[in-house]
Amino acid sequence: MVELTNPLIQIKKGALDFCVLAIIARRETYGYEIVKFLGEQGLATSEGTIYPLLARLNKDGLVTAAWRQEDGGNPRKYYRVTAKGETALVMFKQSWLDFIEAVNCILEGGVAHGTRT
Amino acid sequence: MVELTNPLIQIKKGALDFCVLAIIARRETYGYEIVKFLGEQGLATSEGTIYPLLARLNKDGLVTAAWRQEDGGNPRKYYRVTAKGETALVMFKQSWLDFIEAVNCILEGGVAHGTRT
DNA sequence: AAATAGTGCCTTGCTTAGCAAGGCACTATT
DNA sequence: AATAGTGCCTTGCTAAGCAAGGCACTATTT
Repeated sequence: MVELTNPLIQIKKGALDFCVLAIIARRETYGYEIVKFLGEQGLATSEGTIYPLLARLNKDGLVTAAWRQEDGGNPRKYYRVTAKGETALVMFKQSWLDFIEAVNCILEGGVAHGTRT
Repeated sequence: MVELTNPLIQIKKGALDFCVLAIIARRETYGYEIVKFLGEQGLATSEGTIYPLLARLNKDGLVTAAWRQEDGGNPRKYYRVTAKGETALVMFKQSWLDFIEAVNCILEGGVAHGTRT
């Protein structure tokens, strides 16, 4: 009888999703750079994770993509957050805060549960 | 060339694992109660998630299980954390802190990445 | 006594996402 | 010319959360 339509599922299985969204929100960027940046930040991941993830964000309308070639480098697919993406990011952030609060409560709360009636 | 043998994967896909471990660490408990407790804490989940999870923890030697019947109630399978489980929990906690720090850094850090050489 | 709701365990089948591995095309370096 | 790097992508595997449902027992209600 529990409603499971909350965004918790997305958080548990898709924490990376909104991390990537947040990275794109800061400034336009592209997949290869995101992979490297996440690695530097201690969130090592692989291209096999990021590219499908970006395709998902794009399909859901949270980001837009545009090919562009700068200088003499390889052409890159630059991603930019949409208004819908910004909204989603805000909600994601709140869900994230709720989530870590719940987890921290479970971790740190020394009081046993259900001992009092 | 990135080493992906870190515990990050476990965290991303198994945040619940160590939540459950932490709950059991506080005091002996059983599956049905854990499900209800997680729901109260805002981490709604289902029995289809918890029972396989408990079986995994047990198989990995992080918890032990013992059937016991109290009063006139149904027999329950009580779980208790092992020494190995306690150790794993400590490491899990540290990984968790690292993880949320990395995520929060990405979320809150207003400084664009890679702009400086 | 019979029916219902609750407790408490479990499994099957589906879906999703992260990953390793690898491929393709181009550019920069040696 | 050969190697390393950039930058995109896909296929196939595996693991985990979930919905749904089943089974057995107990407590409550009528």
